[in-house]
Amino acid sequence: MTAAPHLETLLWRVGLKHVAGVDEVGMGPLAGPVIAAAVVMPPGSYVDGVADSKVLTAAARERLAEEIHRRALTVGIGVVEPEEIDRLNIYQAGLCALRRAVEALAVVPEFVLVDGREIPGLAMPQSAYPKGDSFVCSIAAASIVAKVHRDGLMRDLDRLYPGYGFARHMGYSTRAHFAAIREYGPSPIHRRSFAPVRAAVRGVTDTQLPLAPVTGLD
DNA sequence: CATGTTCTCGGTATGCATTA
DNA sequence: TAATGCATACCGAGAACATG
Repeated sequence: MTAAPHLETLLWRVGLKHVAGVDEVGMGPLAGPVIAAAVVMPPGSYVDGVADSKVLTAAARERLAEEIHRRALTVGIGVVEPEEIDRLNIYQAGLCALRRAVEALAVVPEFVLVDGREIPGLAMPQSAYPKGDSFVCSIAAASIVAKVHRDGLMRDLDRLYPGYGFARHMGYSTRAHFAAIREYGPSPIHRRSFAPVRAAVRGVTDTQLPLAPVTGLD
């Protein structure tokens, strides 16, 4: 990765001292929270090896997350719980998590670099970059911190709600996960607004899923 | 044999163009 | 005008295969 002219370098060069990179994880799974992280690095500081969390192995992510935490000026975490996801919808929940991560920072950043789309209602200027986690260092760092944080949380939730395999699939849709939902029903951390979870509640198999979204169940 | 890479699969929301 | 299709955006696991 590492884009040639670092965006952060340009911002630091014009005198900004607190530039935050923000990214969220956990949009896709059927269970568990959406987690966002915001990272503010000291001007001029880059962590070697930081890249899009998706292209890193779990071991590399753990190591890098530790180093990012050690070297960052401040790190903020934003959490949106499953019941909020059901209430807001997953798209708004992602934005909400991003906003909370920025608000959780120990300093108010002068500029925010965000993955994907802009965060409505943010107090400071921002730029959004689709696929930003693969070429903006601060966003990549945030993606690593968020991913490691969520994986740890899902392992904890696996102990709280054993049998679903959360520690393995992190709440994502796998055959084993579908089978567990059908067998045990949804747990308190399942997103009941998501189609496969609704289907399990209604007692139908995933081959009988309705073609159109079912409404009026919340 | 352990690790890394690629491909296919799974989830939902938005916005715009097209169609009935 | 309202409904629909499609490309865009985001998230990731798991299997198969390649490599050292």
